[in-house]
Amino acid sequence: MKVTINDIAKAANVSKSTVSKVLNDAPSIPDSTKRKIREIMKELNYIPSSLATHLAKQRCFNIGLLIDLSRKNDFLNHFFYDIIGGVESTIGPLNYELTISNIHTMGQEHFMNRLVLNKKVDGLIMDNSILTKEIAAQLNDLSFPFVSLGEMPGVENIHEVDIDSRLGGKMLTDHLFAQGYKRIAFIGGETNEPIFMNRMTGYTASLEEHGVAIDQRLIKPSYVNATIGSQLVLELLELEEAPDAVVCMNNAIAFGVLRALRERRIQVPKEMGVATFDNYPLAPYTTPALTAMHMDTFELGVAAGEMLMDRINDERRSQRHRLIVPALLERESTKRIL
Amino acid sequence: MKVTINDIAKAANVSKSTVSKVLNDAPSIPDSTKRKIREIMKELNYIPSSLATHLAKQRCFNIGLLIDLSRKNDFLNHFFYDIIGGVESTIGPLNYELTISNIHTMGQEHFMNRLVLNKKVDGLIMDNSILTKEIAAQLNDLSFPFVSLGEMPGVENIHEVDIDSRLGGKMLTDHLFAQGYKRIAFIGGETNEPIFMNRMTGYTASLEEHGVAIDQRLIKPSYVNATIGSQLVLELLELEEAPDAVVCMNNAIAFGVLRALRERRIQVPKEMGVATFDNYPLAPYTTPALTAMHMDTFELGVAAGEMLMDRINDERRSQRHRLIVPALLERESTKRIL
DNA sequence: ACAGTTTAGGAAACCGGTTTCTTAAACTCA
DNA sequence: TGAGTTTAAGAAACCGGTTTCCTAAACTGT
Repeated sequence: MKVTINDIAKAANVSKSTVSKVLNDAPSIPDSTKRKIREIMKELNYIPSSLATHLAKQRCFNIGLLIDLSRKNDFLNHFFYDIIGGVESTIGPLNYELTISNIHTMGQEHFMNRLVLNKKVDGLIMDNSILTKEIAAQLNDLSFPFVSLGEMPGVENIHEVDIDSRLGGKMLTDHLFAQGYKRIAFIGGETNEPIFMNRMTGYTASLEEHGVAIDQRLIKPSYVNATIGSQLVLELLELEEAPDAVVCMNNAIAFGVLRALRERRIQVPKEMGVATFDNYPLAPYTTPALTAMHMDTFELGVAAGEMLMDRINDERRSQRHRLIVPALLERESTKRIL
Repeated sequence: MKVTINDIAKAANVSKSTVSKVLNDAPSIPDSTKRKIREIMKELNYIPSSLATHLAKQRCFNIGLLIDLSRKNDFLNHFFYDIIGGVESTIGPLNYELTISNIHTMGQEHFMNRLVLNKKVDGLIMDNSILTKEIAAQLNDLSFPFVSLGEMPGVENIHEVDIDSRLGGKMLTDHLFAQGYKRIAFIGGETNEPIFMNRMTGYTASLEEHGVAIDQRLIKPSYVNATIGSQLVLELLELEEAPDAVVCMNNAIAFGVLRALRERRIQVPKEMGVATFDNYPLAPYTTPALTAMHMDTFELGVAAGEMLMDRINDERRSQRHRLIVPALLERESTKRIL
């Protein structure tokens, strides 16, 4: 049968309190006793039941990651998977498990009951597309630890991690200027999404810094996929003053851009520079290989995990905001200078 | 303070047994009583503690997905994320949560203690790259429910789901023959991986069925990435009897192949047909768009989740093997016939 | 009206740990 | 050596549900 703490207590001729204290490495138990009891645990193949521990400690050593698994854009799968990996890599070694929940199957209202109030997780990492001001307030009222994936502008009293999109936009555009491009466009992204606004703000900041006026005709927000990327770059080529470089909102857009330019026999990077946000696994394998701003989603997951664990263990000391610095991966598609 | 079952019992003037029976919708409680007690629960905002339920029921309503999150090949992220989505979509509605564990942080030996023996999950879905004969035997000894993601040939007494790779290989090759290609090569995949062997077996089965002798020079196993894809297709072009079509082990290989062919000015699909396993989100956006055998990893996750839940609920009745049928997505890269 | 059967609901043990409080024994030091 | 302190470990309550067994009341049918 299953070995319980009582069996160990009997075998060791001590009380279960003592055994429990050994399990928790309590200082009041001398090393000699600890050794002896641990010996017996090993002999009897004792494994404490986490079910019982959870109830007694009122903690389940699970942290939840609440995302929208049913998104239509599978292009993002890659990045969410990286986030999962990042979170797991920080909490796993601390003996916490990672519970993935889908806001879609939960329903906006029920996740509160199912995950938070009945204690199925000790803390929550939530995508900012799900988190609202109201939910944040509720969680704070319960002093339930949570971290937002992505900034929540205008929401008070929140722990959040993000990748510095603004900085990314700035660096990417700066890089194009450094390569000698003069007239730089920005393609893709939906205006209601903060991530677009931030990336775009970085782009405009760079233009300003280089004394270039912002030309709205060069900014082409849109839903993001390759077909649209192709279409939008063709529209840009129609302008009387066509751009000589484009910043793409993501790799799907960039693929479309490269394809359209190839069909038009416009040489990249010579006649047109192409730079993109995100570094999809295929980005190095396009022709020419795409210069990409690597938004490290694995590190984002790591940061979220760390922040949440800090918050769970010591609310006061924990950091509240953290921005991951993106990295420029310079490849062929912007190599105008040789 | 937190409302417990005792508070409800007191408020309703019944015993906690009765309240518990209401929670579990026991038939011995008349509807009138149920209604009355549920009313009170609602008023007091009672949410049962899952921590307590878990201990009492000896079940945690968590199922584990054990994979290798630290794989080096990020090309696979996409598919693993889909599997996660598939599993979640079946178990979520049944009020089970999904715990993702990384075999890498667990260690091969410790996952047994940490996940199985101490009851952190009620069942396990494991990638077949992790599962061994020995582990399967151990789990079976404990009669612990588990399902293998991917077939485990030669292992007795196992529940397994897979995508029919052999059938996929057959269908893809048949399709190329149907389009009028005569000499078909197979590029990529490592010979020690069952998935390669199965896909390749489907390919050879098609050749045989079409009365075409198998030419080992046309089978190019290898590590899979775009660079290698380019390289291998160029090697094939060197043959005195070069192939007129290639089956690619995955999209990365196919990208490399398309790139090399473009550089060599070999027209696809006219001079060379290109078909690939897997349907990466960018596959429709290559030039020409890639014909792909869609190996539906979301459905694989669904199947695994269903099988595991069946096994947890009724060991005897549950199915033991299930193969997902792949789907051909016919696009430009094999469209020789107009 | 009475024996036999349902029905509704309660008492208490249980799941397997943790924690608080207490105490006897051992240890300190003047 | 004796009062004061520290140390080691146990008893019992606790975490919050579930389950088994039992009983009193109500309901059958003759």
